[in-house]
Amino acid sequence: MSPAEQPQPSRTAAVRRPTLNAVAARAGVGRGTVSRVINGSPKVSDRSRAAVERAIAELGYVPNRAARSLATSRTDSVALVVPDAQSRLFAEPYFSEIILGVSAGLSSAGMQLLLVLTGDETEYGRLAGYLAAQRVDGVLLMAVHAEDTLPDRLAELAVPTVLAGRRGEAERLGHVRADNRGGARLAVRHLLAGGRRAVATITGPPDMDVARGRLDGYRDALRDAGVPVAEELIAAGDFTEQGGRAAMRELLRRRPDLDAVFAASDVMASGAVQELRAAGRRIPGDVALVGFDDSIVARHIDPPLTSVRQPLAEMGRTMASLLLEEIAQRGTGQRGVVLPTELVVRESA
Amino acid sequence: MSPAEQPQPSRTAAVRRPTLNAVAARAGVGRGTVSRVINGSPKVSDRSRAAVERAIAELGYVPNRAARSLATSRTDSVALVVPDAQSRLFAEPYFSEIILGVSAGLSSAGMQLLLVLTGDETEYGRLAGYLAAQRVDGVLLMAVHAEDTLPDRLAELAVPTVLAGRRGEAERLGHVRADNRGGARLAVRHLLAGGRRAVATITGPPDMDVARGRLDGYRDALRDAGVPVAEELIAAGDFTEQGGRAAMRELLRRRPDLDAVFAASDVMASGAVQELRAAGRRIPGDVALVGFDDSIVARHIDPPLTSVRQPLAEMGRTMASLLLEEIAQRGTGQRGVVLPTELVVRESA
DNA sequence: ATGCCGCGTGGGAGCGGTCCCACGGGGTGA
DNA sequence: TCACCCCGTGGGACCGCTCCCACGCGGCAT
Repeated sequence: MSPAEQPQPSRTAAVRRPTLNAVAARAGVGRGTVSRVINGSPKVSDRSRAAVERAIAELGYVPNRAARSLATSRTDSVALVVPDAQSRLFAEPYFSEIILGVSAGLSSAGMQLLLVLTGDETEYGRLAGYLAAQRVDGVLLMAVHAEDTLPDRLAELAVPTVLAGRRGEAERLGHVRADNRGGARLAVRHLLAGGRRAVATITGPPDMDVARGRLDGYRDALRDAGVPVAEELIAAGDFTEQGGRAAMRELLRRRPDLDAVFAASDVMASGAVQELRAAGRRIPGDVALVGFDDSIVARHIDPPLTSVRQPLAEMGRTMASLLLEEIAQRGTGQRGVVLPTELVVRESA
Repeated sequence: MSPAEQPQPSRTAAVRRPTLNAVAARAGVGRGTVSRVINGSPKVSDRSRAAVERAIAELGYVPNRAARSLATSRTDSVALVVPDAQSRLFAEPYFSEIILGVSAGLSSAGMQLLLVLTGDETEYGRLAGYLAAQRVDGVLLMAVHAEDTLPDRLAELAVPTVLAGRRGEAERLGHVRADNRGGARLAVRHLLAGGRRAVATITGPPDMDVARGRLDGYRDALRDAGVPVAEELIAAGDFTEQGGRAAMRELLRRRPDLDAVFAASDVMASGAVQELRAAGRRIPGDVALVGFDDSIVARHIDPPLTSVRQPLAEMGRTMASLLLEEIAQRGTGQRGVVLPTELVVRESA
């Protein structure tokens, strides 16, 4: 045996896995043919295809992703970016369920999911270049703020991007969101149908699109029912429990006669419950309450909270397919997709 | 300009990014030197290093991960595998918080996090080969069942692996877990200190290590206090709300005189609350209750639940560092790490 | 019979890094 | 002065795949 024929010792301790070359040799065909079989090209004779498939099975061959990626300059992976993950926001089932949907939507297309949780600001700033350099095929962006510039930088770098939610009405990038306005309308209509007339609302931060949508829905429902909108029945929260309590206290001060509250999130609703209790109001006897999100707390607070449900997993799946579409052919694909919400009636209203 | 000098049109629409070659040309050095600078080799003169660093900055160069990975047969990425993600279990803050810690622990080492959520069984079965073929540098495995063989197959394939929790006392693989036994002991000791004597427990599935640990802690605390363990005060749940209700009902039937319950999870505790209410018992007046996990429901059920907290984020961080250690030098690294738990006292006990 | 077409095919040339060998030049000791 | 060493360096070979060009061959029209 000449030196050249001796197998080179591998550098790493890892098991040496069969290459496409090995498959070709075993199947008695060329590399090109094996590649064609793997990639499902029709230009392969049945004979060769069978031989290759047998060789693949016998060797337990699986293509090396790095090599393929280097050759094609695709990666078959997308990044899911959650900014600001520290702020235990990430622990909200909101994210998990969307991720679940995303994962389902991607894996059926053979795509990998890269989870990128960014901590501080500066880290987030570096992200655009980083993502482009990693050559992920696309990016899913969660929880973008109105003034966030990352989406635009990604767009400049020609990285296909899909957002969860939009930054504002004029969002140019592809995105998926729930019908917040419609959901809020459902909630308030339900309160009105229950005979309530002084319906207050605790909103989210006014600079967030979801918050505005839910407030608009509140107004819609009142208008539809011919009930005038009273501005003193509207108080701003910030999607936190504390914010919910403060807003509720303020509302009770302004309008002690209120008989219903629509809170733009379950967490704020839970704060409202505490404040209502403290003020001696019974729920739903004195004050009916509806939340938004149908999160886990909705089922567990006392009384169980009527809430608006968003189809989170489906939103994730939709995000995945929008992104795949955009990756396949840039510039195609619908801009924004709105998914319907639904009212889950429990005991609080 | 000869044809050979004309830039080749790039195949994809993406912007062509500078390569290491371009940096070398611009800096007036060889490829090797650039590579050395990037990888922090000391064998580079200050002069060359400065020139290279300038060129890198000017071109905005970022190394191509696929190429590096092909050459080194490392990937600088690890997979986090969550089996069975369908079962909305994944939505538990448990996972999110651990993932948060994992992400923090990895990103500081420049490692990427690949999230792999498996649905059905067959998919899970293919996973070992798949993971080895993707050449992730390591695997983090969540929620392994006692009879799960994936860890062993990964070990055979020489893939560094760290588990969240262990399959049993004899776990050979690296893993991180909370001190379940100690936490349970804290919980039950707290109940005894409150003057309770007929302390029941709702356990998890007996084939799960966490469940056994928490049951052992329950026994420990009673023994420490000289209170005999009564088997009829022990009922098995399955970590679901339904299971908790059923177990609580059974316990009330067996021992109507019980005055305290330690539930091995908050979710089961929440089921127990419902059943206790239905039986007309007040909490904590008639029956004191302690849960486990300090999950979000603990804060929101009525009354707020005293519960045992596990340091989830830290568990994630520890998993990451164990894995990195194992990747750096196989076979080193401690087998199992146990992190302390802590009792969070609220109003239920 | 001869040309032509087109199908299946083999294999060369990259993709962009790392690894390592070989080489030039300045310092050191004999 | 000469041999030796070591340090910094350039660049060839290679990682495993895809892309694409060129080629052989059988079937069809001429």
